Amino acid sequence: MSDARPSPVFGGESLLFLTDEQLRQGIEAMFFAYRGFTADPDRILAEMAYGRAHHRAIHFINRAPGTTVNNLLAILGVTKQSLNRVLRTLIADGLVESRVGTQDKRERHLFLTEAGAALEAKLSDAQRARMRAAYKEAGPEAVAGFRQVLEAMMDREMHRAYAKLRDSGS
Amino acid sequence: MSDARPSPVFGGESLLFLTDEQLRQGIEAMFFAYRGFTADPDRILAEMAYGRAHHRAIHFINRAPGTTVNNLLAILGVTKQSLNRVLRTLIADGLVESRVGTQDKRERHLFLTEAGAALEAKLSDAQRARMRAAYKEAGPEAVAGFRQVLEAMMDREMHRAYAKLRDSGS
DNA sequence: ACTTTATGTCAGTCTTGTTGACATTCCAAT
DNA sequence: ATTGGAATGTCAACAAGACTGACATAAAGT
Repeated sequence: MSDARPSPVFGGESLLFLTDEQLRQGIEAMFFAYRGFTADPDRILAEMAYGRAHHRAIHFINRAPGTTVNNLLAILGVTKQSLNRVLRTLIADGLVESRVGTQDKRERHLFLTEAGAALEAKLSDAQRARMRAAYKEAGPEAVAGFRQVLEAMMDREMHRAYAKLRDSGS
Repeated sequence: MSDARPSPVFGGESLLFLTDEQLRQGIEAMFFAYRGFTADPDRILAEMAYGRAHHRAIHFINRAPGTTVNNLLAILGVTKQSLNRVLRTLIADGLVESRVGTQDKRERHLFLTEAGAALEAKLSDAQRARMRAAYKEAGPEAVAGFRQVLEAMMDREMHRAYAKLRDSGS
């Protein structure tokens, strides 16, 4: 199964053979790039007592203000218990506000406070700067290809969650 | 800093404006895609008592047989203590062999056993299948762009480590 | 009214990252 | 030749953030 037999790919005008070696290079590139992708926010988060989990929560609360815990769970793909620990500290530190639902009192609606929004901006700015630099270096056509491959790499459910976010956000 | 002011990017024949919204979409795509990227190996690893850390170690030992612990450290970007715990279990389970260096007896050279190579193949096959499918769906031009953006996103040191691996491996 | 379902919280465990302390080996300077 | 420092790897203890299980509360269905 792991031999060097190439798999043909038809696309555009050219014929591409995907060797295991080429695929492995893609895999390793993904690994190293993701580290770069998270490096800048991680540095900022380490200064305060936060981690990547806090960043993710803050990001998506900013993206969809008033979202519920359950909603966030579906997007983040972790257990509610795991998310809860993170939210508890963010609420205790005054970065996130949790409002009991008016229609359904079981639900908690989540919002960033001013301090929370400030941290979100700081983290996003750092991450966007890296992204912008990479986009600039690679050029717009490469960016289009980048996005195509990423979307093809997601799970179906993720793709749905992502499309939902994309539609709601733009 | 987080307003909607677009940043112009010149590349190819077209002029692209990168809004914060577009960059955020790229960031979220990266997040969701990485989950997809690791999902299949994670499932396999969960069946045995292993995690992603074991996968990474096995991957790079397979990639560069006879590499030292220190070498692996530089690539993986974790502390030697953290790697050591993972290696200890892999050695105890007979997936990895550790040979004391002949020239420098402080060094341990790492190799996969047959069982280790079998697991590596199983994990790699799963991950390559996902990658191959994504590449197929996106097409060869998209793949080239994908790789360009990923390489621009890495840290300089990572890029060096990656280039070294790439050269040695192909 | 009673049961079932949904949402969120609390407690405990596991993986995997961290730092600190240490043994061994090598190398360089005396 | 010896000694002191640097490099390599191991052991132990701790922290972050995943997980499962048990539970409280609120809503919905019978």
